[in-house]
Amino acid sequence: MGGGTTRTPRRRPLTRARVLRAAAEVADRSGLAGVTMRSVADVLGVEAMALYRHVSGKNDLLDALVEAVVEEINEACAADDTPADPDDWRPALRRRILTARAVLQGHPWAPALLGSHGTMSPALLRYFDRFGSILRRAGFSMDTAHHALHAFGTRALGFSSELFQPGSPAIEETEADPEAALADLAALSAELPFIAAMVGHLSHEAASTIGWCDDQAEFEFGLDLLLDGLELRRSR
Amino acid sequence: MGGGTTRTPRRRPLTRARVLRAAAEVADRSGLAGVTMRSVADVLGVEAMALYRHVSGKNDLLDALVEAVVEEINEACAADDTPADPDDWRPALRRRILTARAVLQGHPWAPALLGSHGTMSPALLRYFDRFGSILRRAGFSMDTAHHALHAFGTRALGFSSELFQPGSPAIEETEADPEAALADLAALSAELPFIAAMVGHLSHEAASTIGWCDDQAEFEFGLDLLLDGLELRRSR
DNA sequence: ACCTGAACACCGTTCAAGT
DNA sequence: ACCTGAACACCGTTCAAGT
Repeated sequence: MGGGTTRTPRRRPLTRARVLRAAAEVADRSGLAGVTMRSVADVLGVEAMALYRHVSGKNDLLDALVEAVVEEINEACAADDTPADPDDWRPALRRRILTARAVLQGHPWAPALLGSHGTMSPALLRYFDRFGSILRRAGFSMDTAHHALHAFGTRALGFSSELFQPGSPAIEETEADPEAALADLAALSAELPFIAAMVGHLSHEAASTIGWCDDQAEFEFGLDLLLDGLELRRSR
Repeated sequence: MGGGTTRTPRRRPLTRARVLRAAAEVADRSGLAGVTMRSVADVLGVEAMALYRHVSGKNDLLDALVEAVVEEINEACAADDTPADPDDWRPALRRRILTARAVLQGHPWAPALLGSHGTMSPALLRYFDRFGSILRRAGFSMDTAHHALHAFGTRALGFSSELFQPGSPAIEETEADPEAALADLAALSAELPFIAAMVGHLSHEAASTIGWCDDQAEFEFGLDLLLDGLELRRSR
């Protein structure tokens, strides 16, 4: 029973990589708001100030965190990058975007972080370079390829910032009381005729699906809208 | 010189509206991060705790702030809402979105706030109801109209979350030293051929414009891409 | 009724001190 | 060299106390 290793594994030296992994762990468990210098240090069995040796501050930590996620996307997309036939730009781009989406689904906090800390970083530049190259090889003009990158926005990385959620508390809250819900719907149809009709239309078919809307299907619909528009401009 | 009004105008009673106006004022001046219970109270010549009588907490304050902005958008869009000819859905939608964009340009902090506090509120429901109604009147199916709302995402409200900024520090930082910039561009074209070509292409025409990219033009390009895609689905 | 003071449990970050 | 303790200037929020 000599001085064996203690329960807290402080022996391994602290590294930037370990700090980032700890931060990702906290984010996965407690959300982005839970990521705190002190909470990250806790995971590592260390005091908050020890982190400052490997990270210049919280901003740097979060920047590095989003960079790591984008790197993960780049690796996932590296496999099938260049379409054999340049004319296959559409399925190539589509697959790339849906691969990025799949990676982000493993890190629910990443989209918000990309929004606030998404400056143009090396990993992001690499991602958009591959993205634009596919378009150029397919014969798109430089201008159109450039515009396309802007047009996709965050959708190029597999997520879309939506505000529109038909299954919102404002609509669902009275679900427990069917009569009140009907009265609400009546009041709704006076002031919000389209929303009311849509909710009525949805509830007829929603029995089969889990929620009101299928996020993946909605995402792909928007994606195809953009791809169609792009197709029209290919030879302009 | 009797007890006239003091310099600090505390006499007017505190109201929810005054609290919200003060918060917007702080946001306009110091950005979203500057909006603090204490800073808002300061503007009103009052202690932070006095706000809790009119606002249930900071979350409530921010929710109310975005609600006010969306109301402003709704008012701005109320003028020319229903197209005379239902077939004019495209210009009607386009105008609506660009009007929303113009309103948001007066509140630079609003997009970020819509992202974090954009739950489906009464004002937002009203906005999307008008939006969807235009589509329905034009003959779009309920499904397509519903999908369209998702597809536009925040773009329906006049802004797009972009990550792609060609004029980023990574590219521009060596601008002061032309030789180093050229060396960087050479290194860039090895690893980032598309980005390098695009930057070269941009700098030839950028002399006429202010920055690298014209935000408004890029926004409208993406908007028209989506409208084109929607047009294709009109009669499906 | 309306506002304030003092306090609590948090933040990020600094700096001198420990080992 | 690497980590810690104590401290600073902030947060949002509570609660009893003032007027």
